[in-house]
Amino acid sequence: MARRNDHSREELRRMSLEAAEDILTREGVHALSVRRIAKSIGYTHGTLYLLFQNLDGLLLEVNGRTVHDLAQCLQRVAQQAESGAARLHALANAYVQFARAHNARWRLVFGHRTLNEEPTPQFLGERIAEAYAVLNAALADAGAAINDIQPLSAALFAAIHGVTILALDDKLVDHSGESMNFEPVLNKTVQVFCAAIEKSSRTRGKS
Amino acid sequence: MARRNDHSREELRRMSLEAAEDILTREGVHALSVRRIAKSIGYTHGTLYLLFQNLDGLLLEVNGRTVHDLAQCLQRVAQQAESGAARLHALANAYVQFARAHNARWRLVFGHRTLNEEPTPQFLGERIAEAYAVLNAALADAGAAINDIQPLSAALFAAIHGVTILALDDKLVDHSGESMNFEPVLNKTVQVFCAAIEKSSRTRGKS
DNA sequence: CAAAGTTCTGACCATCGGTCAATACCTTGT
DNA sequence: ACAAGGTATTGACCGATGGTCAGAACTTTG
Repeated sequence: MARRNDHSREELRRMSLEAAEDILTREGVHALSVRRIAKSIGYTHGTLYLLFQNLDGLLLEVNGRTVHDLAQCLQRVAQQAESGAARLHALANAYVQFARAHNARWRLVFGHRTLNEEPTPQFLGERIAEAYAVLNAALADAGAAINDIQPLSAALFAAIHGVTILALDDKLVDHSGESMNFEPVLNKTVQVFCAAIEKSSRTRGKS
Repeated sequence: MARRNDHSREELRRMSLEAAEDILTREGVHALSVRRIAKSIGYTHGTLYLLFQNLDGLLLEVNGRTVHDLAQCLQRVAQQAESGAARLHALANAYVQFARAHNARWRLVFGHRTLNEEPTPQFLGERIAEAYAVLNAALADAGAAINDIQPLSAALFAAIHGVTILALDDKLVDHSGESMNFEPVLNKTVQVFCAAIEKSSRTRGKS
C-alpha cells in the first residue's frame, strides 16, 4: 500500500499543485480531476482531501500561482524595457503572450468562477493587484504626475485584459466577421492610451 | 409514462433552452444539468439527447441566444441615443449593464470554453459579429471617415469587454487594491477612445 | 384490428467530488 | 525487542453527473 513520510505535508501540496499545472498544460481542463492529480503524484484521491479543503481550494491555489507567475513576468519586462510608451507596449505584449503561452492555466483563473459561486478570495485578489501594480507604475512613469491616473490605469488594464481574452478565443473580428491578429488591436489600444496620457500631462495642474 | 406529440421537436428544443436559461438565472451554473433541464420540461434526460447532440451543444445554443439578446439590446440603445460620443457612451454602458443583469448567462458565453476544447463554432462567432457590428457602426458614425477604423473599433470593443469582465468579478481595483466602481473606468475608456477618433478624423485623408 | 413506425423512457455505464472507518505504517516508551 | 499508541494513507462507499440504447408506450398506417 503506502509509503509513509516520504514527503512532508508541504512537499505534497507543492507536488499536487505542480501536477495540476502539468495536467492542465498537457491535457487541458477537461482532464483535471482530483483522482487524476492523485494518480499523478502516486497517492490516492483521499489523500488530497487532507492537503486541500476540496478541489476548489486546490484550483484556487493553482490560480494564485498562475497570477503570481504573470506578475513576475510583467516585472521582468518592465525592468528591461525603456520607460514611457515603449514600456507600456512591452507590458501589454507580455500580458497577451503570457496568456497564450499558458493558455489553459490562464483561462482557469477567469473561468473558474463559473464553477463555484463564491467571491474571489482575498489572497487571489492581492496577487492580481500585484500584477496590476506593475502596469500602474509604468503608467505613472510614462505620464509623470497626472491627477486622474486611477481610472486611466484601470481602464488600460481592462483594455489589455479584454484584448487578451478575445485574442485567445479568436474572437477579435473585423467588420466582415473575419478574425484578425491581435497585434494591431493591441498596439492601437496602447497608442490610444498613450495619447490620453500625453494630453493629460500637458494639462496637468489644472482643475 | 409518456405523452406523445404533445410538443413538436422544435417546441421541445425551445422549451429546453428556455428552461436552461431559467435555471441559469435562478439557481446558477452549478445547478445546470441535463437531468435538471429534463425535469424542468417534464421529460426524462434521455429525451434531451434526441434534441441536442449533448449538453455542450445545448449550452452552445443557449450562448447563441444570449449573444443575440445582447446584440438586440445594443441595437435598441444605438437607435435611441444621440450620435457621436454620447452613443458610444450609451453602448458601452448598455454592454456592462446587460452583463450584470444576465450575469450567469453572460458568464457562460465566455466561461464555457473552459469545459470543452473545441473552437468557437461559426454560428456563435456570427452572433458575436452581430453585436460587434452595432458598435462598429456607432464608431464610424462618430468618427466620420477614418482610415484605420478597424483596429480602433476592435480595440474599443475589447476594452469595453475587459471592463465588463473585471467589473463582474469585482476585480477593478485602484493602486491600493481597493475595488472601484466600474462607471469612472468605463467613462474614461470611452473618453480616451473618443479623443482618438477626433484626432484621427482631424488628420484624415493623410497618408 | 393487427402491423409498422414513432417517441420516450429508465436501467445501465464509467466517472466525478467528497467522506470516513479501517488499515498499514511509524514512533515511542519500557 | 516488543507492544502500545499515534498518524498517514487507503479504498469502499455515497449521490450525482453525462451519455447510451434496448425496449416499452404510444400513433399511425394498411
